[in-house]
Amino acid sequence: MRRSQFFISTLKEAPSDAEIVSHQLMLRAGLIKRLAGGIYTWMPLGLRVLRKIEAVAREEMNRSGAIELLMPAVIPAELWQETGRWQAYGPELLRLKDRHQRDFVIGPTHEEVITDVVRKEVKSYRQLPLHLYQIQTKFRDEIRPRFGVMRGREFVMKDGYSFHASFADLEREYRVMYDTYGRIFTRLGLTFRAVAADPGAIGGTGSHEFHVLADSGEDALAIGTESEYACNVELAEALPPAEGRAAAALPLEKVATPERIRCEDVAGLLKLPLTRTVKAIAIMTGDEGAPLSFVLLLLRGDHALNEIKTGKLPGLSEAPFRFATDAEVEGFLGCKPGYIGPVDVDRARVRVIADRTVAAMADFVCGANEEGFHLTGVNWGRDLPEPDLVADIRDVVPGDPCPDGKGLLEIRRGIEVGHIFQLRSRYSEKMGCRFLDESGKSQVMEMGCYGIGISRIVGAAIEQGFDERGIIFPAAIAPFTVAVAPMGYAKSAAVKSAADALYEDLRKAGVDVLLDDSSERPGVMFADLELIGIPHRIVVGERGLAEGKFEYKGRRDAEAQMVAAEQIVAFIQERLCAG
RNA sequence: CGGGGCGUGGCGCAGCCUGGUAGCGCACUUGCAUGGGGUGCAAGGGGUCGCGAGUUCGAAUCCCGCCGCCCCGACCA
Repeated sequence: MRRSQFFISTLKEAPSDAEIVSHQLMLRAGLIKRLAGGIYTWMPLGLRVLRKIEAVAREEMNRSGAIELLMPAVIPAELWQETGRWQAYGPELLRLKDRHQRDFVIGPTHEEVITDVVRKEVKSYRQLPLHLYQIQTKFRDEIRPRFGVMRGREFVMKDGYSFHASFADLEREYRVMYDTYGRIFTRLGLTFRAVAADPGAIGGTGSHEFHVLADSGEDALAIGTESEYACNVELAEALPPAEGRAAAALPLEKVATPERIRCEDVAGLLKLPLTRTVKAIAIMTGDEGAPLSFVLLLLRGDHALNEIKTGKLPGLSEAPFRFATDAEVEGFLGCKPGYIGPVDVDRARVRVIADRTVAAMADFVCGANEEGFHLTGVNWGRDLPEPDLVADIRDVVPGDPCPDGKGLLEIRRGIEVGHIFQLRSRYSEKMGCRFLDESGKSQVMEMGCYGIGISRIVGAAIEQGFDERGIIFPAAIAPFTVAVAPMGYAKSAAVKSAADALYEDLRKAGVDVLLDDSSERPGVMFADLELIGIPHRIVVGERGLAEGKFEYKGRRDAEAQMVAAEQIVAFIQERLCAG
């Protein structure tokens, strides 16, 4: 492509309403243009990126045996009423009426439509399994669209749906998709992890999210340093400390800690590490139906309570718990919050639940249940009875052992770009999507669904690849893979003919090349090419030409290098193969 | 939906408090110079100051209403 035949429009300054770097750079590079909140025009340059992502997804989906189709964006309400989602989906579902006052929705997802297609077309087990997918524009009327294409209202999604005669076959396809998604994101040049959406489920295979790792991600993930382990941070298990509980070495002492309510302050006053302190959190369980009971949760001073894990404990899972009021704390412990602890409490009325870490501590510090005082040298068994329950009730922290036994955990943020899910018969049951099995018996189909946020990947890739000069696209999705930048295209006949020839040679070699024939000044040209993230740049100038050389610079390279003119195409091809 | 902020040329902003014919930088057009990292000089074009209704001799500026956008939260998954 010649720049003069294309449309590139860059900005020096990003619009002030763009908060995150990918959004700013997409606007500056002229990839997208905002029309309304969460609704964007894909400009020619951005569309090229989008199409390249689509192409990779399409290729790998086809390779896996899935078959592409295209469903309508506007869907009659009846289908949504059939599954109950007309009522259940809420205001995120954009509803509209046609001229006859019939209800329609703009599809935010297409389970209903595909299930309708399949129930009408597929009658026999002989036609199964069947996996149909599409790449299509969706609409979800998000409460708060933000971050440009990362959470837009209108967005492009690859959504696939598979139909099976048995659960076992669904599980087989699910594994195929798990691998296919891995291949897609790898080919796109993304650093990603597959995250079990609910690791507690049997086999842990019901649902996986694929996250691109980037600091601006909306989800916090616990990631294994030595393995592929990845888990939502709220769900990651904190293993018991490997070393176990040390023997008591210090006597129990009561020390004055006036005005020291937080563990940090107490540790500071006593000149002890925060990891020697224990904080007590008072909660109430039960509700009007069951009598309220008082529970003291114990966590190491530097750890945070995980309410999800806590809510699943025996005695707490039956009804939601809440934090105790100051009056309740005083009633059960005779002391105001800030100085409460597990020593010398009436264990008939106060249930003590210790985090695994706390249960393994010795000579620790905790509140004395007396205003202005804490206890030091506290030891389980000697100074107070063992906890009523030892459980994992904290968030994991960086450096915790990885639950799979390999290495440690680190906390990273992720952007969800893919989701695979075993739907089972959730839709096929309601919509009567059935088939005849070998024995002629009517059975409900098993379903899976598999989504990739195509447009979101553009933003996610930029979050993963940028510098102060602009976007650094992976070669697989860059709008152009190579830029030819002539110095003085309009002025120097030698430069022009060399640049034109190089452009043709690269095109013939199948390279996606942009010839910048704009005759812009070098600084402007370089700045643009770097901003829009083209991975490889070849400068054609009279200086190099005199020696029969071109100047090459990779987008991430610190220095350019000279390459002999006759070797340049091979040189580029080598680099493209290397990725 | 609650809290906060902002709407002035394509983009970034000043002007508003203390009313008096709308300004700067970038971008755009033209000319000359320049020509390997956003070049210089000069001359231009482009804005119902978000919309509506008020106060006033006079409103970008003050008052009221509405709309849109952004951030935090709630919600959603």
